[in-house]
Amino acid sequence: MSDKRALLLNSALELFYEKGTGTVGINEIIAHSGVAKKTLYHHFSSKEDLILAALSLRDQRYLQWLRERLADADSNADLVRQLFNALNDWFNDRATELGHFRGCFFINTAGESATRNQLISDRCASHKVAVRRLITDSLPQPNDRLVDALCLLKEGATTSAFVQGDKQAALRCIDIALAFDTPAPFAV
Amino acid sequence: MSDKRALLLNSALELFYEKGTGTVGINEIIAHSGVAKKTLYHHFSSKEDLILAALSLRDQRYLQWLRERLADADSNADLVRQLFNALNDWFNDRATELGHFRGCFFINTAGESATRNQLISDRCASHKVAVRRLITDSLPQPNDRLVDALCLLKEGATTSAFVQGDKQAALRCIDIALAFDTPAPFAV
DNA sequence: GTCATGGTAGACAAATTTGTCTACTCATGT
DNA sequence: ACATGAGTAGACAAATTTGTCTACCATGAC
Repeated sequence: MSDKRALLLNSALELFYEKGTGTVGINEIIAHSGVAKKTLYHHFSSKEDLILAALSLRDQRYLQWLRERLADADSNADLVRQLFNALNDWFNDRATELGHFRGCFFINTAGESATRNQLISDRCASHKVAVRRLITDSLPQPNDRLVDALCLLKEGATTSAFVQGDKQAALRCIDIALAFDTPAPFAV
Repeated sequence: MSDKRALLLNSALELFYEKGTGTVGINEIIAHSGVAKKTLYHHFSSKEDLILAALSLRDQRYLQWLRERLADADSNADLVRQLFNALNDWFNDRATELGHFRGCFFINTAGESATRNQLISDRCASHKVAVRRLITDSLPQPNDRLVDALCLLKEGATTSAFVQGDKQAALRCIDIALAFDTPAPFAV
């Protein structure tokens, strides 16, 4: 097994997430990992290939982190609280597995390359599908409309926490999601 | 008055929004506007200056568009529907003022340059503040918690519509926001 | 022993980036 | 009449980008 590949991939993900895939060059990645350029091109066929691998690694890590945080919810309301408490920890740098918070890597990367690179934007989209599936499977009582609401609020909170620096966004989502889970008695 | 400046700024915004500020080069902008490079540097001191001007132009256009769409709401529920119907039109390319939908220019730009350039990320953040203020001022019955919810849902819908191509996201927000506006009768 | 594999260091090619500069044109206000 | 400012075309500088290539080294499989 080549540990250089893992080293490169870790450096790439770290730098890409911190500064954006467009800003970080191949030379910066090899300098950061202390590896020769030839070695990088031995393991990855191009920068695009490396970006795709970094997206996959992030996808895997993020899902694993969230899966642990959503385990064993007793009720839907419980899951709502677990979800947004987890996000709250992430936004406030209390989720070491995910690194220093700089928004959602997939949203950021999609924004950088959407029109240009279909492979990359597809991988960003499928990460979101995987997260949605995880939330769906974690709900004790199936409720697709609630899943819709949770996904929308999650994206909104992540974006607000990043762009506006609104680090409390996740906590405010809890009431909104719970209100939706409890239908109003009368039509408005 | 120099119309070349306006020409350049329009081209820049169009290209930056379509492909991202990092991807689009100075040469592409002057080719697109049919203007000499010297002219660009006569009106803008650097590419960063041009990006900031493009952000301001987009901010102004977006606010004007949204202001018209939120005018004269009879009730808070009415405003909720107006807001998300407007977003729905945008996502589905029925808001010609805003160009072909490619997500939120400010989110995309913040993701590209956040760590690197404080001026740019500040301007992205202040756009969001301005939109929030517009929503606040458009609510017939003041309700800060509702404004919070609307802003979170708006960011979530915009992001989902872009990254996942979920063009119906705005419509699903209506029920969620209305449920929040109508408090549940019992605690959950 | 030999040969494939994975690795290093770094020169190099080719393209592209931002920004400057020269030399020239055209209009306009005083 | 003439200076000034806005404009053009495009050469140029300097840096940076991705990706290739040569030459060499070490290790383990057969």
